[in-house]
Amino acid sequence: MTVSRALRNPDKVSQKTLTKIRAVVERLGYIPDPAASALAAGKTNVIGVIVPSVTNNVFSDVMRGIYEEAEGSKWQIQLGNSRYSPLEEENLVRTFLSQKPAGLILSGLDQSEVTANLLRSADCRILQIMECGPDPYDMMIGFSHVEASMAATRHLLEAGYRRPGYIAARLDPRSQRRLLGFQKTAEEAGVFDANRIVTTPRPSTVTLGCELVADLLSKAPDSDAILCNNDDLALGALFECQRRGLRIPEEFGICGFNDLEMMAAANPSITSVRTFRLDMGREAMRWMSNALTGIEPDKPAIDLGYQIIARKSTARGAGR
Amino acid sequence: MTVSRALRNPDKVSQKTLTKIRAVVERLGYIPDPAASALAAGKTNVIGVIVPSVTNNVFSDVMRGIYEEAEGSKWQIQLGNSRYSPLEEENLVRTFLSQKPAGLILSGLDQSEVTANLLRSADCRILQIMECGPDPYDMMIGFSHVEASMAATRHLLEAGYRRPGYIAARLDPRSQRRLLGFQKTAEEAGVFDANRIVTTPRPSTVTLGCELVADLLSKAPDSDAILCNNDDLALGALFECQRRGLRIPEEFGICGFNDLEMMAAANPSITSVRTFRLDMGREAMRWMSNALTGIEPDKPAIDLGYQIIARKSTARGAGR
DNA sequence: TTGACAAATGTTAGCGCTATCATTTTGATT
DNA sequence: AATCAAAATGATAGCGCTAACATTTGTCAA
Repeated sequence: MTVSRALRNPDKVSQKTLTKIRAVVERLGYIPDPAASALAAGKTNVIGVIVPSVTNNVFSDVMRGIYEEAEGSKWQIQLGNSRYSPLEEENLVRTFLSQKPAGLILSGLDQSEVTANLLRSADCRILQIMECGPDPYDMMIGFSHVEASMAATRHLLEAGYRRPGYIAARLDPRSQRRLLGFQKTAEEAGVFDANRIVTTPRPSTVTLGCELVADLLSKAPDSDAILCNNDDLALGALFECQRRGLRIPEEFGICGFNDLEMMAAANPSITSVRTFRLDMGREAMRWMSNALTGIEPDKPAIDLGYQIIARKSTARGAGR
Repeated sequence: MTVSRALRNPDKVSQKTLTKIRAVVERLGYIPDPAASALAAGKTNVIGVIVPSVTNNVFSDVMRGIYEEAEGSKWQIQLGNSRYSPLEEENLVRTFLSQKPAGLILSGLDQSEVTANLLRSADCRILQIMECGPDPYDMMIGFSHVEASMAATRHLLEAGYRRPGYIAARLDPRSQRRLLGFQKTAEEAGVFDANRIVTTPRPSTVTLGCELVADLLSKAPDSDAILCNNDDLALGALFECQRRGLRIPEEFGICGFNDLEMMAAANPSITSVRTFRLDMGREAMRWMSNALTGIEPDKPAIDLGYQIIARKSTARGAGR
């Protein structure tokens, strides 16, 4: 028992015994059995993380933030991939909860009714990431996708583009909200045209960006800009426009979403909406870890915001 | 006891009892406690996966393959990120082994001596991925990085380039072997020049590709091609060359490594060495799962090979 | 020196499963 | 109906740890 204490609450054990125990632990190479610990204590140090994709850049940045912050702490990350399916998410939540996790981090606001009930009655902390919205189960950290895409659309309008289109691949709930933001702002400015919305259920790639912009230009050849649902598409759009000899930004403006590192390197550099993915992961993990140590946040939700990074691809007229 | 059997070995229980048990399980929403199971059985259904990076496209593709194949099976994936550090890898192996995993999947051939000993005496299956080499601990699946980069270098030479350079970011062991392959082939052809090797310890980005090619062109302005250690760098190189008005492929050839999807979409499209990352992940998981079910592979290692995908960025002279 | 209290350490039971072996049931065969 | 092996089910103990409480040791003031 004293050994158990020495390993988990060193301050409850005298310095003398502590040294002795540590020496023996070292000599024997003793490592506690987490299964036995979980069984006896009725809880684990596992923090479950459920994301819709492990490939998507966006989530891999968030994951990296989470892992970075978890590194060296006692918390073990358990990753689950819901592949954008609410049903798979439900199963994952069920599996994860059976492991008596200390906490659960999951994406977005759009859980199935069953999942929502599981979460509400769950005996662990819940943290929603990626989005901000009303009624968190527990804690929430993200930003407003609608507002971000509204700002991006305004940016295109302010740059002088008058016939903007929108391209998007696989429409998860967040993508839909971004599309909504575009539509709203375009309508308010009286420049909305449904023909300039091109979407597909296929997953997003650079090649798909080429195809979608080609589609757009055949359906609405007079389009003079696009807001892309993400940066892969934006890069594809750039390549396709270049192949067609469209001058960017003079004849055609391009704006991406997320501001991946490559947007600054592109030629011309591509305007994008910066989102704070790494920070979101780090902050999520830090927050969770605090909550589990008894340090409650003063508010249940954090909005990390966004930032329009204007670059050459929308610098119409201007020299830069 | 019969319930335990019904859930793990349904064929050892009569049809009648099985139906009865399943009905009750369903009604109660019973889910077995994995911790108790692990403690009693002395083993788990966890397969530990240790990769050097969770962000890098290469590993995220492999991870996706692994997850896809694990989906729906009884195997639980536990991911660890060694961040390219042999020491962190050692700690992760230790932590993972304390969980009594069914198997361990890890990257490459270059473990520390301590790690190697841990693995050799480990009571679980071991699978090395990403590379092929001698003396697997247990099983191995990957390809030869040296041969792949030799083939890429030959491709550049056959396309008529005579002063090829090499750029690389963070030199993990696999990158080093690729550099070695380049050097060897270039030397054999009598075109090797150490001034045309530009490397940096910084992690790879598209922007870094721009910088490295700029470096190369200032150190050895007469270079007429580069082999890039990966596709991020290749894309950056393309952008930088375009900014400098270098005509690709006529004046300068570019070859990447991995053949990320965007290489085909680029303008001009970029030659790259295709590697089978998704298949590697899938095959790894399938192989591991077979081995754990008693189906032994007939050979301890699989070489998945590579493929030179020749595109416009090295099509000197030719129309395409 | 004594008592009072806190700090440190120890005792006991049990977390929810599964390995092992014992027992009962089933079904085929004489 | 009796016999026997195989199939199915059951009883028991214990995996390695921790919660809860009990006991011992140490510290300080009166």
